[in-house]
Amino acid sequence: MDLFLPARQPFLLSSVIRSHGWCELAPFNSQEPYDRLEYVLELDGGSVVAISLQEAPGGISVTLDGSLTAEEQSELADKVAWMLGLDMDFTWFYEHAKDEPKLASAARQARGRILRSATVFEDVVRTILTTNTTWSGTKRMVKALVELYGRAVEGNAEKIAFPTALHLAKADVETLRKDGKLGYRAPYVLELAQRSSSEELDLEALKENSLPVDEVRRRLLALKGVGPYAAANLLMLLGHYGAIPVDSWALKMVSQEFYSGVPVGRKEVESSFERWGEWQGLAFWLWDWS
DNA sequence: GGTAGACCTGGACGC
DNA sequence: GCGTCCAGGTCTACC
Repeated sequence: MDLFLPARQPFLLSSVIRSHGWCELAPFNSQEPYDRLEYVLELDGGSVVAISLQEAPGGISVTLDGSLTAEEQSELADKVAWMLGLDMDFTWFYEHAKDEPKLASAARQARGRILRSATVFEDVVRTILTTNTTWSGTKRMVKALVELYGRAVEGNAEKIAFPTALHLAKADVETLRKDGKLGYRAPYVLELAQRSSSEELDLEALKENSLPVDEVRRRLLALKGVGPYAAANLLMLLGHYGAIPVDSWALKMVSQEFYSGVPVGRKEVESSFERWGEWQGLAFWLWDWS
């Protein structure tokens, strides 16, 4: 079956897919020229569906095998709209970016939307797995989690969804540590899953844009395994572009770009993009470092 | 509030 | 092939 979802213009699916490395992490899949995005997700009712997203005039077409109930279609539409930020508005940013040569491509290529997972829980886990490791390590850990704890599409064992908090909460820390290769991150991910699957922690509430950004940051920093870098990264994913995810790469790039190679710290990174105010994280993200 | 050391793994490097 | 060192953020204990 097919669904059509409208997108606020300008919109380019390939720009969302290329926005960061999530498209390389299971269960996402996309190849050059990044005009199609595949993903597997588990719906609230337990159905696991493999979807394929392609750009269509004015929006996105969602294709999947089989059929869904009206309720499932509605949930799927909401989740895809969230993942791609279909309703996001970048008018202010594009208007100001057009005068900055290092950001000139932003409006032209409709850049700004950052690819999200279907749930905040999934994005928090992924982000924790990007910390203190290499990108190849992150890919390995995410793949292991999906294969160990994710549920597959009925009749297609190769299409596996990212494990829900409920499934992951049943894991044991030693299996996560050894088989999942999560190392010291294992207890962080397990605690997150256990709290998320109970009434104790409602990560999905962070999608509400009525929450003050400082409150969102405070809640993120309260999670074990989430420090300043991970919180800033998650704030960007949640649509709050006022924080810069300062990691070793950011320090290096800002040092070369603005300080002639002199080593810099967090303050220098932030002051370099201060003039972009609540969009400074996005200005940093889209900056043409070449 | 700031800092040092531990956490864990893979990759680079030297032998 | 083996051992050593280092990079990558966050947590905890300590000052």
